[in-house]
Amino acid sequence: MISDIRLRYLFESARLETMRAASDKLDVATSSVSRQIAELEKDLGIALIEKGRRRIKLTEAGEAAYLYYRDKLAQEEAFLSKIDELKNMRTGNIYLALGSAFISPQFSEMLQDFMEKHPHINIHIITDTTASLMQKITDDEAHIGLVFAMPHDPKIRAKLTLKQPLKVIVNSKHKLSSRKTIKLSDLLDEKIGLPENEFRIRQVIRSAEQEEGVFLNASMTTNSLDLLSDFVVSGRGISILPELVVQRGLMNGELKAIPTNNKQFNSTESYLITRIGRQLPIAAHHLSMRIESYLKNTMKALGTQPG
Amino acid sequence: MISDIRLRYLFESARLETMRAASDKLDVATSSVSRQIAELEKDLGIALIEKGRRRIKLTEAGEAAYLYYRDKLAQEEAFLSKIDELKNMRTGNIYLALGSAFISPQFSEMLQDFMEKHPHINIHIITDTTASLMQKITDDEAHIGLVFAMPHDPKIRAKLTLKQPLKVIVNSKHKLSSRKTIKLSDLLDEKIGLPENEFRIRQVIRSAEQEEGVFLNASMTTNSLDLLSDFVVSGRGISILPELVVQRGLMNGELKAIPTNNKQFNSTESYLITRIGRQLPIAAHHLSMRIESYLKNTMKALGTQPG
DNA sequence: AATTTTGTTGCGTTAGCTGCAATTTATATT
DNA sequence: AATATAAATTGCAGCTAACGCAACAAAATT
Repeated sequence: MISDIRLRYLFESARLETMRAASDKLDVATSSVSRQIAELEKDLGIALIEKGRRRIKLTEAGEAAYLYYRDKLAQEEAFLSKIDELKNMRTGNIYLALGSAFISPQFSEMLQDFMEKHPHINIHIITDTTASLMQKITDDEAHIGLVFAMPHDPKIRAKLTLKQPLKVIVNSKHKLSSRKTIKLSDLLDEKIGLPENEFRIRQVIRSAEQEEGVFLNASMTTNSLDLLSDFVVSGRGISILPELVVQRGLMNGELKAIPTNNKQFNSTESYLITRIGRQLPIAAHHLSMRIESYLKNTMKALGTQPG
Repeated sequence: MISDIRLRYLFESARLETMRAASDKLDVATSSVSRQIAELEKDLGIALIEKGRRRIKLTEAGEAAYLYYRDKLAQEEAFLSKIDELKNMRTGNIYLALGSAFISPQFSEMLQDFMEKHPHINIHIITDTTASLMQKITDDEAHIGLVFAMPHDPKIRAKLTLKQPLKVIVNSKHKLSSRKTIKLSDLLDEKIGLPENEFRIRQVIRSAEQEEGVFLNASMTTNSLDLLSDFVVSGRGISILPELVVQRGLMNGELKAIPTNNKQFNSTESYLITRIGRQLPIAAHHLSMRIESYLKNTMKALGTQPG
């Protein structure tokens, strides 16, 4: 490893033409400059300056060392500016693991707003099943996760927990829309749309069915929650979902969310998660806080208490 | 200035995934590695690794530092290989200040041979007047100089001095060709070719003319010594030159060089010069020695004693 | 030849890096 | 959940490399 300081002393001496001027600029004794340059010549095994002269004159090897140091400086400057950008959150990457229940125009809008405020931050969004998303969090493949009804995991910490009961979603014009509460067995004759099996929502529903001994007949099964929402809005049937998924329909009055008396349905929660012990990059931390306040506000607007 | 060693410790720790492995490879205590990385983080003001974990995981800033160091290594390697090339004379530049009297096929051949033996050495040849060439030597614009009849200069050292008297050059068939010696006045009726005024040769001739009160009439004046040589070979006239210039014609018997009784003509010398106190690059030193032996051999072949 | 400027060398001092040992922290195992 | 294990951090004392000062030598300027 070639000594940085020795190169620097050579560089300044060559630039200012005398060791004295260099030592003055560098705030060290001239003797130190002289010695370090001599040492550098020993290190490299070749003369760098032509000795016994008043002004410093570099040999060809000296020129090479001079250029090498100049390039090193430029490289270091670039690196430091990169670090500075990272420190000031002007650049960086955020990996967000997102449960499909959270994808909505409102969420998207919030993200867009964040991205506009931090134009050089690159946000990567991965959607998958709850299990896969949790895996990505524990493997540090994502900084933050937003999942529905997550099973317990000692490696994962929930920064925010929101009560997110499954409710029966019906069209406002539907005959059940005025009901204050519904039993699972009330739905046996209804046309029902449900998510695919790999969805955590569907797994909770299945578990509830078995508990109550009531088995629902799905008229439609899809991996698109948007499609389910449309299905109910169109009046062709009903669904069982957390309110967040049909946020818009509830807000504008097209849909109603009716609670059930099922214990499992009522105990489901949403989680904003990170790996336990993980320090988030500043940018990711900021986004995480932004998501927190977004979720709290949304829950308030929907008339649900944060859990 | 960012500490090299700290970057290196970070680099190895990241590469080997634990500080322990890194400290093992680096042959230092783990504590040192830990401390240096912590210091680097302080220096940069940003976290580089995610702490409190079993295996090293770099933050984004850590990744940047990692890449920075990797590039630094490559840069250093390139520099060291350049130094190595210079040390072993596999590359480099030689600036040779050459008086026109020395330009000859033989000299050219010697240079070619040197260049073939050192294919990556770049030889720059500058020809000019003696005064200009001397200036280039004192200004370090040329490493070695080869000049004719140089005036004294305290900054210039002659590594080799060769007696190089000006002689009357005649065709072998010329009526003067059998003369053992010639006086200046013998030449008054001859057709004479001489170099231009800025040539040192011409200046010496002028000085001799004034000393003896004999003024020669030049039939041809040129800045090409080759042309002067041809002029004599063709039998159209004679010239006054050092033997070296007409080396070939003398060797193959076409020309004769006849000494004069003029003191100035007989006291001129050629010099292989460098700036006093200057250390030559190895390559230049080698070439200088090569030129020395070339000149000595040539002089011997021409039957002149080295001065 | 005298003076000024610059680079080199000797020597005691200082700051940064080091090793060792004890402690704390995170992961794997039971 | 408790224990064991592997890693990383922290305190402290020792060592090496760079340092400043001062005396000296060499080169350029006057």
